[in-house]
Amino acid sequence: MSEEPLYNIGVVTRVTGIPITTLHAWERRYGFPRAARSAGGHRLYSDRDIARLRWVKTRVDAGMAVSRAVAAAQSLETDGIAFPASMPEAVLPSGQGQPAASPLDALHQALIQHDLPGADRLMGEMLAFHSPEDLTVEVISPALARLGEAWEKGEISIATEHLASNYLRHRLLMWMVTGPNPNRPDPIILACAPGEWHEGSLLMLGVLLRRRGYPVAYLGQDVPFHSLAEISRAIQSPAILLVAMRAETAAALADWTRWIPQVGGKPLVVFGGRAFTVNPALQQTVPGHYLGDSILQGVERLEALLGK
Amino acid sequence: MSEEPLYNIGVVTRVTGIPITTLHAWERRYGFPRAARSAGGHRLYSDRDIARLRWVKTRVDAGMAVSRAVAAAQSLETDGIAFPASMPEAVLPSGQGQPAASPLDALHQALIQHDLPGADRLMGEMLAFHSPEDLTVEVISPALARLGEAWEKGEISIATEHLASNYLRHRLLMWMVTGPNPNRPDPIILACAPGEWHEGSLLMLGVLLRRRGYPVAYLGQDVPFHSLAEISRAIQSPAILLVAMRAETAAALADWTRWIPQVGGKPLVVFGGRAFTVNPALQQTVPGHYLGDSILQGVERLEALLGK
DNA sequence: TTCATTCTGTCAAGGTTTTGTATAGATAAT
DNA sequence: ATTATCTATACAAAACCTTGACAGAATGAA
Repeated sequence: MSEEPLYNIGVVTRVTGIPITTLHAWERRYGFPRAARSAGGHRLYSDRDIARLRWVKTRVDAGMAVSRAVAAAQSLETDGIAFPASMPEAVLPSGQGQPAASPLDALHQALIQHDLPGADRLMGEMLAFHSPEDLTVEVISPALARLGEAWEKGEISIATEHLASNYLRHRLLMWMVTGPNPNRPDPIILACAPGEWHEGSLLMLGVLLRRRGYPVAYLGQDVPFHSLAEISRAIQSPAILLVAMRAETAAALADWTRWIPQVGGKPLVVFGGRAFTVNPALQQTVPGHYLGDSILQGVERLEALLGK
Repeated sequence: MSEEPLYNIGVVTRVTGIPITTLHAWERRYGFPRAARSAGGHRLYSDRDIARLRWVKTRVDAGMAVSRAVAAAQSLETDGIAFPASMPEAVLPSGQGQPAASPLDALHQALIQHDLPGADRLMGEMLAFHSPEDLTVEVISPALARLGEAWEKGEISIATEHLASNYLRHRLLMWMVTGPNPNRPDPIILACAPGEWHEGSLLMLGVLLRRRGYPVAYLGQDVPFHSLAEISRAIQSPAILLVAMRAETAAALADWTRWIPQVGGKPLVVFGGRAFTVNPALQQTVPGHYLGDSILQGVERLEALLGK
């Protein structure tokens, strides 16, 4: 992690997502980060500056005031606590020049060949450059989908599919359990529809929510409504998230209003899952908010609904 | 636990669930917590303030008057008693919850009251003194059993059981994935019998084996024999471990010799599970080695068999 | 029981602080 | 020459502050 002044402000904007004008304002108002200057007076940021900015931005996104986040960052640094290094991956021309298979292909190959240590190694390499949430969306999700397809086509056996998808699910579970400290007091309840045994998407939603600071109460497969209702009374949940992969379980979902008590629109009940993507007409049959056709979209819609 | 004034009131609201207006009122009426101020007069709370607020909120949620809870908090602090970072509500005489006699009781109480943060704290405390393998045998296993009993007696709903057993399973999965580096080349295959969906014991066996340095290929629930056979051909496994919880799935196990090829007694096929403990006569119906009536016994027998 | 009192969460009004973004004119980099 | 970046100022939205008030719940006395 170097202090070497390398990046002009445009790069930093693209890498961190913080607008140029905001970077100007932060340096003017808080002296943070104190970027070096070129001979002509242009700002030059170091790798460490980018790490600092990322750290502050995650705090600010979580609701902390900028001035306080900056103060916290500086007090941490004077205590000698370094920031977690993360690669400015957008800067690297990664992927280009290498006609080699994508990491996703490599992972798929390792898994269907039952090479779990190889898969471990690949995951380790990817984690060095990408966050668990990125990997969830970009790697785990497509890998699970591809495994399902390979099984349907008869290319792999069901045990191979079990081994591989268990492997991927274990990663997801770890990320869901070991996320950053939750930002909010009450957990979002995640459950599969009654009769639904496919929990992959639910796990991914759990990981993404947990990584964004929401605590989650993970109920998993096949949760009957009557006991879901009981839990939702017992814990003050802001939202209940239900998924269904098949048409039958999606149909079962339509019934939730008979079980789960609603007081002034709370708790929020949202639903999603492949059943609704494949057959959009089903979306109208279930009360509540539809999460959209992708995991990422689902998390964003839920966050928007909760924000109100 | 720092007194550094870091958090604006919005963060505190999200983290504690206490509305802004209520925070205003508490400070106005009780001088609690006495938040620091920014240059412009905005409140700034510290980590310790948040701990104080959480402590008070749990009392208030349990029915104590705010004024009394605040007074109690302040008298505690003037007595020099530091604040617990999180609230040991399982220990409180709230509702029917009884004082916990053992860590196992405490964990059980926390889980059936849906207090996942409390369960986390308990697990953390236990991990400070015991290894994951000890906890697996001494705590997780009985906790899972007790949850099952509580559900059968109707003391807890199925969703509570789901939430709690998922919580315990997630711990097991983490320990199974993050063990020390395996010191043998080929993994032991772990699978539930065809039709068997209860994987708790299998997970515990996986943890114990992994902790003893055996690599593990975890197939999980409901693995049909034909594909199990295919995997066992694909990877050079020293042993295949099968479990069945119910009599029907145990009966299905008897069939494995028709599918899994044996060359000179290899791979070793072993079996276990509650079905065989409840009805020992079933042990004779399945070829191969019976693992015994407990998890620990199972691991030891398997290790003895492999040692030869 | 009934009634008065206290406790407590929430709201409204009107003002201040904090922060992101826009603009203009000038200079640097390529 | 064109694009990128600089400083400085301005402005508006969001977040927050204080004061005062009010309604429902809890409490206690009659």
